Amino acid sequence: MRKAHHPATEDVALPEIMGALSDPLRIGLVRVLADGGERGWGELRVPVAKSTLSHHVRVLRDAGVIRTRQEGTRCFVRLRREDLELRFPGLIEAVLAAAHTDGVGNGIGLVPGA
Amino acid sequence: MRKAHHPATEDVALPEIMGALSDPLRIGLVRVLADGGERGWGELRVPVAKSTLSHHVRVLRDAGVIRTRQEGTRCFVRLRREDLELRFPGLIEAVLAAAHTDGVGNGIGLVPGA
DNA sequence: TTCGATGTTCGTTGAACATCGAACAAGCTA
DNA sequence: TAGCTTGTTCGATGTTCAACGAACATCGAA
Repeated sequence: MRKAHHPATEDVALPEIMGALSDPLRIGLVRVLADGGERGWGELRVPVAKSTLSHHVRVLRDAGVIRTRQEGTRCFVRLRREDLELRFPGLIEAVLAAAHTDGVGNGIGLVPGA
Repeated sequence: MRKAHHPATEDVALPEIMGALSDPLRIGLVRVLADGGERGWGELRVPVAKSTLSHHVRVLRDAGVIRTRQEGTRCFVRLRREDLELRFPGLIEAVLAAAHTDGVGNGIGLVPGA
């Protein structure tokens, strides 16, 4: 578990953000984190192998969409909402609204007892 | 020049839109069309081969971002702004604003005498 | 009808991506 | 220390994507 790299707010780039949000699974993850709360990696319920989830989390992190935090062996995830709002006003809100009305990422959620 | 397929407004999907707008060249094209006007294919000045431009135009069209119209051998392009606004309110505006402040797609423009 | 202009399509190539299982690293816990 | 838990990384596979030049199709003009 090497220390993860998070781009600075000013280094977040639009094409990368758009690319990161072009996958239904990743959109679903962002929706799960939309309330601003921090979630445990293990809480995330996703219909793919854990290595695949790790990959998607990394894509979102590298693009600057989410932030991950290590605590012991556990990993916590949260949406970089303020940063994104500063950088690209209205964008994340519009995407979340669109995803909601369209049901994109509905298959993604939290484990039952979370 | 087979007749091009344009998705109906209700069939436009968020991930496809996001994917279509994840490429700087395509973002640049959208910016060129942002004033709502119709532009001739040949007016577009893009630093790629025409076959590559054709590819990008097709990606945008298939995603529902732009509409193309045939007139003789010429092709005219315009942004489907109203449709997008109906489908995903605020999204295209936010992307255009972000692209503008970031200078994404600045290399794309119109031929000098257009 | 022949020629030129305008895009589209084809075939190819190298890069990027999504996915999986296996192996690994790091930190708790017994 | 030994073992368990939690994610990450690796290696492999198949798919998609951006890019190019060449060939093609279509229409207007000569």
